[in-house]
Amino acid sequence: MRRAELPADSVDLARFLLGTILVCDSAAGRCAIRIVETEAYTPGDPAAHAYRRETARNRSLFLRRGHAYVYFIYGMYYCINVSSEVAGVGAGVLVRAGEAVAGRELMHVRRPHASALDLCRGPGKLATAMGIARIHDGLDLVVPGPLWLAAGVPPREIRTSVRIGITKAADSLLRFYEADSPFVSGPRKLNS
DNA sequence: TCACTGATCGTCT
DNA sequence: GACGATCAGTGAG
Repeated sequence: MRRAELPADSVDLARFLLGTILVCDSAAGRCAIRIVETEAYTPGDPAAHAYRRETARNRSLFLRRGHAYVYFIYGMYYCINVSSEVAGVGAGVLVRAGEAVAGRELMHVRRPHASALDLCRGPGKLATAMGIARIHDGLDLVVPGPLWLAAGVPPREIRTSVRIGITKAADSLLRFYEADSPFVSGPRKLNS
């Protein structure tokens, strides 16, 4: 995928990324998911990691759109965002869930007790299954490398809801997901 | 299926 | 020193 194909707006990008393919290569093999759920964290958004200022941790959010921001949370999990604005503006799209389309066996090795439906159903699970970690932070997802984006089948219908797991700006409708996908995370009533 | 809880540690106050 | 853009396990309805 080329950068010019990525919408130059956080919300537009969050919707655009639904259906696209995220590929991760490692010594253990290749994994790929089709993205079915995203959340936008926009410029000036109190819930965003980039809200206060640029720091060593969140600097990848300030790269121009199409770069990976990988962060460590709750002492245990990684999550991945795609930076979504021009250089110097901190914003991103959290990749919350996907359906495995390549490397299912490897993902099951990394998440031995997960069912097929649960493999990448949540941002921490997705990162674990795909082997995404700190080393991927700051990578450009539209150039050759171990982590990149490819075109996929767009969703038939996109639904919207509030974002999950945040306390600030909790009413903003900035979560997007593919209607009827069984691979979407979150409470069932939010998804209906 | 939902609600609640403990685990665990890097980051910023 | 407090607090997460989370998850797995447990128990109730």
